[in-house]
Amino acid sequence: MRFALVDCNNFYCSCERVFNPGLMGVPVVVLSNNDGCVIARSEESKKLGVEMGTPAFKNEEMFKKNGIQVFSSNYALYGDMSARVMGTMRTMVEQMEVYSIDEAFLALDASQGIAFARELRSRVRQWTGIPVSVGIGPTKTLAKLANRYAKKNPSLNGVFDLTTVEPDEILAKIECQDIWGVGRRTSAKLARSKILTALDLKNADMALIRNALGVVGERIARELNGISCMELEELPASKKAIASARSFGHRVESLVELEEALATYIARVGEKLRTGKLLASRISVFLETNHFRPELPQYHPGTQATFLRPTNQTPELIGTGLDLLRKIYRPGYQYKKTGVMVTDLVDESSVQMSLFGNEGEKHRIALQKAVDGLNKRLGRNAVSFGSMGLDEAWQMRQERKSRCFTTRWDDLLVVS
DNA sequence: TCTGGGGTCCTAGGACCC
DNA sequence: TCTGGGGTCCTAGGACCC
Repeated sequence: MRFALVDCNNFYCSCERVFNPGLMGVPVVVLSNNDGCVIARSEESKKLGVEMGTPAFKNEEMFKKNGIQVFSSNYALYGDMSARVMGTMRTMVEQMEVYSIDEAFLALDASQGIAFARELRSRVRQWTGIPVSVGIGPTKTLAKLANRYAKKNPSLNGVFDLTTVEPDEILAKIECQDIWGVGRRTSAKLARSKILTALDLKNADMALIRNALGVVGERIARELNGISCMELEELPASKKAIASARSFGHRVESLVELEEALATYIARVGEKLRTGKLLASRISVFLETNHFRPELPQYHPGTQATFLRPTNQTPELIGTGLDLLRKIYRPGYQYKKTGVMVTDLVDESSVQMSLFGNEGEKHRIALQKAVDGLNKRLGRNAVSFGSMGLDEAWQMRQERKSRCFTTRWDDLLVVS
């Protein structure tokens, strides 16, 4: 079996272009939440030297000077476009693993090579408007590398099959940093052993790699040798944790504001739990000051609590979460971020007996259902809990967001 | 003034048990 | 004067991914 890795090109920028063709050929960037960092760049923006992950405020001048079109991230749009891309690919393959919002691994049979990849690419483009690249290899790691190679070499037209060439030549050109699963730390470690390229790692002594990098590193090295160690995972694994955290748009010092923000994030986590039919056994809460301002007093506490009975009811989650917040809150700091994570998740069905054992509980669940229903129909937080507050001065910045072209009736494109 | 968010896996080390 | 060893479970933190 061989793997293909299909990756949407500059995905968020491409999504913005689908409904705004004026952006074609124009440099585009998309910013992270809070309009913080650059997280997607069109080819034109890359050429102009906009670096990935750099803060927006440091780029403002370059944006202006070059007429770069800047967007806040619009996850409703990207999520929906992702579903369209994945749905299109499903029409062409039997087995597929959706790996991230803009990537999927496909299982290919012997007959599916370059020609198949080209057809897939053009179908996705035609049906969704999103350009993709396809890399084919005998392992997931090599498919990833093939994909990267396709992107780096425009003459390949976005498609490359590593199984049809002598791979060592290509591997010799790829730095360890650029291998899937090898980050900054690991590549620095490898460099100390004079392992600099993917070819070096492929040919390295396995025992040495195992020793230095553990099983993760060994797996990568074996995959480079064409030995598949990572299977295609068609079913998404059940979630082990759900989190919600956000930086503030303005500085926050008061407990009241932190409470409102945290309650809002906890309500989101509650919704996600109920959507996934999961219950949380533990909840943890954390606070952070701005670590980019080391001259200010720093404080980043966290704490957690266990529920006697796993729950997904927002009032209970908020009650416990806010208690935790009050425990760790100290006045006198400028807070930058707070967040919540629920862990030790269990399936709703596994504890349903006790849930419905009690009349009051039944009513609370019915109320929660009604609230969820209203919010789904009328928009998020149409009905909310008092602790979430109303003025939301702590809200993140999102000043350059495009419309939700595909998920809100009011935002539909009008053709005149 | 302004620096993202959500998630997984692995490992080391402590607590505890017999 | 002498103070085990082996195993499991849990947690915090590191590293990485997109």
